[in-house]
Amino acid sequence: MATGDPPRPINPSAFMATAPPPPPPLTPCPRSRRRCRRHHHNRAKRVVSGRRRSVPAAAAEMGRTPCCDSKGIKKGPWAPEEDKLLVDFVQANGPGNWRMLPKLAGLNRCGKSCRLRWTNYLRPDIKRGPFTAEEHNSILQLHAVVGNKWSMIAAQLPGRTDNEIKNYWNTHLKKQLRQEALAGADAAAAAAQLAVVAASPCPAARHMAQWENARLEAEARLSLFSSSATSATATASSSSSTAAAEHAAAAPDIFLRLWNSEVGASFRSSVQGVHGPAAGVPALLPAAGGGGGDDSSAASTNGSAEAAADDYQAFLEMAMEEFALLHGRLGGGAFPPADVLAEASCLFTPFE
DNA sequence: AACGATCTCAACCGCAACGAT
DNA sequence: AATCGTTGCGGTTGAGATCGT
Repeated sequence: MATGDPPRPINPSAFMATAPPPPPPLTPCPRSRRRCRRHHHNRAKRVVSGRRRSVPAAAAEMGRTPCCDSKGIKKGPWAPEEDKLLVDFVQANGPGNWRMLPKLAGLNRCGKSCRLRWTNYLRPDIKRGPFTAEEHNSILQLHAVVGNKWSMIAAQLPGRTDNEIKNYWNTHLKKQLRQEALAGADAAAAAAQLAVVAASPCPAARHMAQWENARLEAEARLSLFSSSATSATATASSSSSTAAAEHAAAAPDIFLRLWNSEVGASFRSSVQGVHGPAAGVPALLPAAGGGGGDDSSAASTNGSAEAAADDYQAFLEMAMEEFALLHGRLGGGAFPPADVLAEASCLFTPFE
């Protein structure tokens, strides 16, 4: 897990702070047939004995007690009856106090599991169905800026959960980007090498491989921006949606325009001063190759990091305006504030 | 039809941040 | 300041569905 996470910008409880939610989407979802087969109305097919059958040995070795350690606490897929109990309780009392909720609601689950179930599935404002081209592009852009901050990205996509976006990224976008990266022979060779390193028993080596993978993704991402506009335009046009086409086509341009702007250039130079040159890839974020595996200069970069924070803030402000215009709504916290960069020493020094 | 490979995504885990005491 | 309990986040897992042969 990444250390030095920014202060949590999202409070899921805010969704429900005052009014009880409307009934949850317990009806068959509008997804494809395949996805609907997985929906809870068919869940009876699934084994309810729990996904994790193995004892959490690592936790035991570390002397920590897993949150669901108690015997008799149910794990695994949720039954419709459990969903109903949880929904009824949250509707009546609002979310929160997850620790006590299972007992109060009569659920044989741990609070953590209840919170997750509510946040990712039962919450009334969950938007289901495939990701739209607009969402697709938004995820690409936001990931390019904030990295694997799924909750931050989710905050900009109403109705989408961080888990869903994370899954979408890992199953669709990551693969797409990787294919782009592997298009070149050099990238393929690098990936093969990384695969070996990634399997290394040495944690440091694996860590380095992860960073390098992120860098490759960033490279692919930048090249994808230039191509996705064309494909997105074609897709949108085929559905006779000119506005959507323009929107989809404009999105990457906005990012690239920002990136290539004076503010972006200033930011890049500052960050590169902190990171050192990153093999032709702008080292904007940790997930985009921050640190590049070399933290040799990290100890003396406090001043540079502050300068980078200022430029970063300017870049973000400009980006925020552009995104607000793009999405037709103002406000929101799409990006980490500059003071988050105060924690960026850990981003710039991933191997400390 | 049968079987293995691959894909999808709900759910789990450990950890860190945060607030209360 | 230190400790403890709770909550939220990101990474990972694995059951079930689908695809390919």
